Amino acid sequence: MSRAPAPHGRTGRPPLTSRAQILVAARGLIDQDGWEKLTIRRLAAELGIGATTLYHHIRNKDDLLLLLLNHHIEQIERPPLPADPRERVVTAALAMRDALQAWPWAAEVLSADGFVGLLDEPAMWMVEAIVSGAGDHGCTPEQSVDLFRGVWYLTVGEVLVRARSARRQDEGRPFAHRDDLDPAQVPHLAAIGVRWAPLAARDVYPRTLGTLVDGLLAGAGGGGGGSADRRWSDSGVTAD
Amino acid sequence: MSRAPAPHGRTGRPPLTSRAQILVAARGLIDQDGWEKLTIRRLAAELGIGATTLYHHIRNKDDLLLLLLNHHIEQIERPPLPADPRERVVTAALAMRDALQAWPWAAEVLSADGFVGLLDEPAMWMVEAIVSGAGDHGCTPEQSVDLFRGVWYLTVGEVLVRARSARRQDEGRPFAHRDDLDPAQVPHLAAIGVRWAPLAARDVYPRTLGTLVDGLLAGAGGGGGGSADRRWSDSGVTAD
DNA sequence: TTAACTTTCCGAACATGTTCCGAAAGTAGC
DNA sequence: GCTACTTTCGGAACATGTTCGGAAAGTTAA
Repeated sequence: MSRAPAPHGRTGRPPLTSRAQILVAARGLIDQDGWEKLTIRRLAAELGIGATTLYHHIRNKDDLLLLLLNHHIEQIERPPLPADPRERVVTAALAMRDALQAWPWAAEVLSADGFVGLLDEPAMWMVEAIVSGAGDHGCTPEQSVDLFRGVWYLTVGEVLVRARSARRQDEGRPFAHRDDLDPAQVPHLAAIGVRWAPLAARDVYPRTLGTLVDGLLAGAGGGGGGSADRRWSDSGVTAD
Repeated sequence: MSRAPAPHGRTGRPPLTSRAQILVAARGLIDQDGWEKLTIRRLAAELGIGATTLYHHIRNKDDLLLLLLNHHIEQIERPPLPADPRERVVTAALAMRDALQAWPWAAEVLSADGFVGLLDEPAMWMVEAIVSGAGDHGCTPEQSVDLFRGVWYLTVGEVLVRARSARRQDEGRPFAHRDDLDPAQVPHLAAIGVRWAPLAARDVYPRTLGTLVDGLLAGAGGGGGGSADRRWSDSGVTAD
C-alpha cells in the first residue's frame, strides 16, 4: 500500500498520506457536504486511513481549519492598492472582510483559535496595506498599529456576529426583535420594535469602516504636522 | 429524597433540583476551578444528580453559560447615564465592554451561541442608552441602529480578539511578532517588528470607540438639521 | 386501595476530538 | 539475510456534550 519508494536518504516507514492530500480531501468534503459535516473520522475514512493517523499530519482540527483558511486567503486575488493612503486602508480592510465573510467556517477559526497572528505571510499584505496607508498619511508607528487594531476589531466583530446571526432563523436579529419590549423601560427600542430586523440586515460595514478610518486618520496625521514620520525613518521606511 | 412537598396543585414527581440551584452550583464551580473545568458531568456530580437530569432544566451547555452571563450582567451596577447624548453612548458602550471583558467565559458564549439577541431585559439598558443617545443627537432610527451596530461590532471584536490573545503566551501578538518578516514584502510591518507586541497590548478601546461614535454622530445628526426626529415621533418617542 | 396521569430522574448509548502505545514498514549498517 | 533504528499507521480508550427510553415518585380521580 505504499506510494513513493522513499525519495532520498529518508529512513523510516514511508508516508501513506501527505498533508496536501489531507487538505484537498478536507476541502472536497466541505464543498460537498458543508463544513459542519467535516469530522476527523469522516475525513480519515474519505482518505482510507485511520482517524488517529491524521494527527501525525495536523496538530488538531483547529489547525486543519487554519491551514485551509490560509490556503483560501492565498488564493484571493489581490485588489490593486490605491496610492491614496486613506483609500488603501479602506480597500485592504474590505478585502479582509470579504475574505472572511465569504467563508462560512471563518467564524469558527476566528473564535476557536485566536486566529490573529496565526496567518501566514500571504495574508500579510492586507495588514501591510493598512499599516502603510496609515504611515503614509502621517501616522506614527504607534498610531498605525492603533488604526489597524481598530479596523481589525471592527471587522472581526462584524464577521462573527453576522455569521452567527445568519445561522439562526431570522437574519441579524440583535435585540428588540420581539414586540414585548416595555416602552417605559426602553422607549427607543420599543419604538423601533420589529423594524430592527430589516434595519440590522443591511450591510453597513463599508460606511462604518470609512467613518472609523477617517476619524482615526484625522486624529493622528492630520493635525500633528510632519514630525510623525521621523519614527518610521528610524527603520528605513520612507513614505513614497 | 424529595425536598418540597408539592407547593400547590402541581402534579407529577416533585423536582429534586431547581434551575436556581444549578446556576449557583455552576457559578461555584467556575469560581473555584475556572470556567474551563465546568463540565456537565462535573456539575451534575456536584449537585448529586445524574448528568442527563440537567437537560430538563437547561437546554444545553451554551444555554447554561448564557443564563450565567445574563445573571452576571444583571448584577452590574448601572453607571449614571449622562444627559449629553454623545457621552451617554460612550458610557454605555464602555459599560458593555467592561461587563464582557471582566468575564473570561464571555468570549465562549459570544462566539458559541450568537449571543446577540439572547440577552434578557436587564441587559437592554445598555442598548437603549446607545440608541437613545443617537436619537437625541438627531439620528433617525435607521442611523441609530447603524450606530449601535458599529459600536457593537467593535466591542465584540475587541473582547474576543483580546480574550483569545491573552490566553496564548504573549499578550496580543497579532502579526509581526516574529522578526522573520521580509522588509521587501512588508516594509512597515518589518520596521515595527517586535515592537508590535507592546504596542498591541495597550488598551485603545476608549479612544477608538470615541472616534467611531464621533464620526457616526457627525455623519448623521450634525449636518441634516431637525427633520430627523420626525420618524421617532411616529412612535411616540420624544427627545427629552 | 387502585388506576390513570404527569413530571422528574437517570443509565445506556452515540458522535466527536484527542491521546496512548504498540504494530507495521521501510532504510542503514553489518 | 539479519539486526538496529526511524518513521508512520491505527485500534483501543477517554472525556465531553447530548439523545433516548424507561423507571421512579408524586397527584388526582375512581
